Amino acid sequence: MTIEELRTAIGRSLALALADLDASDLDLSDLEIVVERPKTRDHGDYATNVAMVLAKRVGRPPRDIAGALVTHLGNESGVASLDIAGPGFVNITLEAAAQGEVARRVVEAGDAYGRGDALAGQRVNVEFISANPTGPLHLGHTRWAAVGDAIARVFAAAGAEVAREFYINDRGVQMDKFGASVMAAAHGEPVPEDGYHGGYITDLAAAIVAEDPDILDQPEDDQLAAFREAAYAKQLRQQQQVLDLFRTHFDVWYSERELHSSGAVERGLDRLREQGHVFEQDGAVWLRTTDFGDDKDRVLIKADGEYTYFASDTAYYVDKRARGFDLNIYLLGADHHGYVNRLRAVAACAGDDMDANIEVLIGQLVKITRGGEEVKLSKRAGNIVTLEDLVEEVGVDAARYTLTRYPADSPLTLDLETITKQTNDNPVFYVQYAHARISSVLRNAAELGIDWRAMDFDPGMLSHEREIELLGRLAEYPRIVASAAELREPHRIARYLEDMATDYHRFYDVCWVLPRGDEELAPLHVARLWLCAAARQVLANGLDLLGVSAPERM
RNA sequence: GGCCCCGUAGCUCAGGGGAUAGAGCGUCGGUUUCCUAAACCGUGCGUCGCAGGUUCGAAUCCUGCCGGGGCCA
Repeated sequence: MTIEELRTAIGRSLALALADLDASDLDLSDLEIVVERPKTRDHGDYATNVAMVLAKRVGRPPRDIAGALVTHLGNESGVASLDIAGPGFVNITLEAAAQGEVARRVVEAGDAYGRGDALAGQRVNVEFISANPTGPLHLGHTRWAAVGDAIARVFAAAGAEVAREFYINDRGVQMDKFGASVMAAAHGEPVPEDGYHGGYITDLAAAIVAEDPDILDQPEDDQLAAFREAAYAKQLRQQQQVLDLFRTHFDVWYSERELHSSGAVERGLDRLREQGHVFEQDGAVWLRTTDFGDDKDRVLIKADGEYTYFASDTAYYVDKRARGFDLNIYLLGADHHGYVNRLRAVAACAGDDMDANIEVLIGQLVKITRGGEEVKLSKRAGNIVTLEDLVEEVGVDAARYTLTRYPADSPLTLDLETITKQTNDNPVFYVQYAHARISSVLRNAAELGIDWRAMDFDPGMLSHEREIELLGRLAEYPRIVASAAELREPHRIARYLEDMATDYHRFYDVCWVLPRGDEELAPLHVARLWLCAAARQVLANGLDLLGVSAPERM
């Protein structure tokens, strides 16, 4: 019996109970029946608080309602025992077989276990990182590379159609400064004061000159453009390669230049004009974002006729909507929190619902330490730590896992020594180890010629306390995925996996799975193999949502 | 000055209005004839920043204040 089935059973019984109490005319459409796992085992497998929640509306003490509920719920199949506790909790204990069925469900569903349809039919655009192509990706980008991708995966698991999108800021003065910096380095001259520094600039310059030695003889203006374009192409490719290595794959790389050359900027402006929030003042064209909560209006076209970055941002939003995305999510660093109101206002100015069509998530910054001391230097990029540095130092799995295991809105300090340690203190290994351990058991079963999948699975065999714990945990997984999607909090997956791994290790410690020595294969062995397979499946599914590998051996 | 995030065990942090507030690390001690000891078990650890409010019930929601970090002027 899954939690969902239990919830439905409670709903049925509740309706009957309320009829007994002459309260069947109550409108319960807004009632969410909460079923949770109690903290202590002697409170049963599950508990619900509906009786307390309804007490006021029904006009009866919670314990009376609980009593009426219990009489009917006891008739539901799979329910072993019930009791009323404390102020009105109903504690529910399930029959072993009803609990054990979960293992079969998981194994039969396979990769699909945990997927849901809460967001079915929704088209979601998740934009993240969106760095300038003027240097390597740094730590701030890294957090989003992991969290943004995990959010996208979690949305997909909840049934949404998801596109990951990277907006390339390849237009404007920063690009010229970048080009000038590389050109200066190519000539062995000092990089301009306000230019880009760091070893990577020299490397880019050397690579460009090596490919096209004649570039140095071009007239200055042409040469600047040539360096800018060549460096842009190389730097973008480098970002793409690193992200690829990091297993973050974007569906769309959207260039700001293309936004302009394709006419999307004009189309965006037209859209805003239609909605009536554009005005002219002091020779400039403005968007009246203050109509929707921004603290000041924003310039779209400057008095000299130049489009602003903000014009690009608005056009980009309108373009996403035109491409059919219902929900557009922006993941921004804490240093951009000032953009939240103006982006939301853009959506409203475009005639959209700023509470439904756009969502801006703000992530706090990341700090890296090594043995307690802050690390700030990168050999490539000078005074920033890059994504590449982190991956080289700790590996993709450890980096992704550690970055996704905390809520994105809390500041994060990564200690390099800790996340490379192979102990309990490093959760990624702990979770992966559980997966590897199960894989090993299943391999051994195969070597013994046990084809458990083809054998009869008797869920009633799984009655050991540790087995029940593990089954209960498996049953929770779909709800964890759904809540991670709803709250945009993939760290819930990681925390769940750690609990899941603990439950498995505890089970493994006391419940021997395979026949020992010349012992005959018994139904209990088979049932435990099903349980192991189910546990492995959930670990694998969860790790996949975080983009972390599930190793067969460690 | 305005806004955002944070404040929970010695440390790093979980905790979607529920029962006795949890994990890991660190301390000390224990567990393996046989499925992976990267594991398991035991042990101590609290003014949930402070003060009000809402509620049958608040670490959780609201207001104010204090402290730390950040953004914008």
